[in-house]
Amino acid sequence: MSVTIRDVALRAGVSKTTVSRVLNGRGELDERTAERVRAVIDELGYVPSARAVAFARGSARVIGMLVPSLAWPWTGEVVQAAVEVAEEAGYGMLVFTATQGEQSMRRFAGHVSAKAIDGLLVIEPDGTLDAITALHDDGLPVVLIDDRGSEPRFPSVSTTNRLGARAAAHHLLALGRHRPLVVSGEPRFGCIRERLAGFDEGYASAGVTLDPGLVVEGDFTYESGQTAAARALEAGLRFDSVFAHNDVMAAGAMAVLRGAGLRIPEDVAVVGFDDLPLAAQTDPPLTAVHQPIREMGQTAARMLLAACAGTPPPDEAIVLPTSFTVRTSTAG
Amino acid sequence: MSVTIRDVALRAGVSKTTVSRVLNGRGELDERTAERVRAVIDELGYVPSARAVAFARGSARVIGMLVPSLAWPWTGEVVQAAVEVAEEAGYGMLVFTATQGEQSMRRFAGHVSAKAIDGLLVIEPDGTLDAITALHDDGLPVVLIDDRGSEPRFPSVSTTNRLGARAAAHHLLALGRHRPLVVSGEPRFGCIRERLAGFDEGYASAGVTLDPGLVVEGDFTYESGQTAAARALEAGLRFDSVFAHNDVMAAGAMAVLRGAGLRIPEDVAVVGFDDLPLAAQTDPPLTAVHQPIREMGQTAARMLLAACAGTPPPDEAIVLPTSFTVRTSTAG
DNA sequence: CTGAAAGCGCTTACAG
DNA sequence: CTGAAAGCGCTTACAG
Repeated sequence: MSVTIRDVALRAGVSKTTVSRVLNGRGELDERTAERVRAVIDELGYVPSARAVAFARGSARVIGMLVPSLAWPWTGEVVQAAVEVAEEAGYGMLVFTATQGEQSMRRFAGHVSAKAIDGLLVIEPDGTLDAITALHDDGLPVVLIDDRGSEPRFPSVSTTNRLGARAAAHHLLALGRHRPLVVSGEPRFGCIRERLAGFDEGYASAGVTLDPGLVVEGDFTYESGQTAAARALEAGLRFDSVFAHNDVMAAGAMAVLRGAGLRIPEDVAVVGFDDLPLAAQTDPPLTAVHQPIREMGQTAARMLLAACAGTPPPDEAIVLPTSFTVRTSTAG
Repeated sequence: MSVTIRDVALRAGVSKTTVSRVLNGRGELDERTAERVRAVIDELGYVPSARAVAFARGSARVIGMLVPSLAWPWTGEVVQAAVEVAEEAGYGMLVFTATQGEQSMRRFAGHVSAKAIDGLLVIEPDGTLDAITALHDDGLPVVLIDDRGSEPRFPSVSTTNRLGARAAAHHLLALGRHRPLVVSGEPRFGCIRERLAGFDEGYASAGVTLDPGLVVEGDFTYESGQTAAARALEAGLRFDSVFAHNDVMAAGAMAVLRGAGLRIPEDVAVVGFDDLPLAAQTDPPLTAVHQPIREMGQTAARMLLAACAGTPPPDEAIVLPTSFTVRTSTAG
């Protein structure tokens, strides 16, 4: 069998308590004793059993993260940033995906209520909120990412969706574009409702009322951006610009518009949302509202770790500022 | 405190052993007893402590996955696929990133040798191979993804990089393109050496020897694809096609070529590698060698879970076939 | 079909 | 500064 704390204690001629103290740097101990114990630990190649430690300590030093999918461009960024913070703090990160509906949620809830994790990060809790709420009420620290307001009882980290969309409106207004085609996401997401409202407000502040017929709902995919643009063209809608609720849909829309012989930005100016790396890689490069995605992941992870350590998380939602990146798709 | 197996046993008037049997469906037991126990479990809202179970059982039902970064397009796909398989089997997935060099590896090795996980999936073990080997020798089941041959002692899942590159060569040959610019990845990766070799072989089989001056090393980023194309143009190299070792570099190269007034595919035909969703979204859409990325993640996860369950993994590397997707970047 | 008891490998008051 | 002992909450031979 593998070497345990008992073997180390025996060989070093001390008690398991002392070995444990050396391991955890707790309590005063004779430096020479500690030295001797360390030597034995090295000699034996002893590594404490994570499972035993977790059990005895009542905490696994593992946090969980529930994500809709890891294969979406922006979730990858958020998770990566959060994992880095967790690892930095000596925590592991257990990922759960909610792609498989009911059943994956059941399994997830099992893991979690079984105390396999010390805290939970959640991206877009759409459809999982009941489960999350139950866990939270049960004492599990939870931090939501990108879902401000929809559930004010949870600590959360989001971004200024509303102001970001307003900035997009001002930018297009400054270019004299009064008929933007809005390619939105699904309105069940709080961030989408914010973006719709902010965009309207931006135009309203200049006395321009938007044509409600120019709002098309997408689903964040490239294809839905294509479809939205294609339908708008077919329907003969008049629009001089596009505001898409993410970069990917903006790219899809641009491909269709260009394919239809329209010039970007001369005929149609296009603005995206997120400002992922791909925004710089479209043709033409995409003007976009910039979300501080990595910062959101890092901040959420830090809040959660603090909560695990006993620091109650802030009462109001943390809202990180968006910025605005101008590229050729509006500024040709 | 939260309810334990003891509470359930007491309330149901049975022993903890019996409750445990009901929980795990082990051993014969009177159906009425089991029913009664289940009722108490429901009544009390009992959920077994994952930490205690892991400790007693000697396994956490958690596998680990070491990835270079979660923010790269193709790693997201692989991890997502592997997580789905793990969850399906009731396992959790602990992710480790190797982005922070030495230190993250130390932390990683700590977690792992501490038996926090039952098995390990590794993507591109570049630079981490020593640590992995030690763990493997220590008895930890390990499956490598996408690193055939570099370390034949490990079970692995990869793809036909060599044949895929050869197919690219044949395709370009059939188009009469004899001077391809090759934008490779870093040759320390086994898959890259395979792609280089396969591409040469494809041309050699038609009696065409490639100009070694037409191979440029990239690093998988869009920017390196741009740089490669820009340098080739500046240097006045003659080339009638591009074979990039991933889609992202192909996209970068195409942007530069188009910017220089070259027509794709008329002046330069372009082939990528991976065939990620983005391949269909470039301008023009990209012809690419298709890697079965999801299948790779699923297969690796299944092999690992089988190994955790005691089934020794296959001795030879599992190599999944690539296919070839023709789009406008070569077939205009 | 069921239970008493040992054991998994640590941590942590408590005592000295 | 150090140790004996209890305890964390399960699982699993072993016995009946």
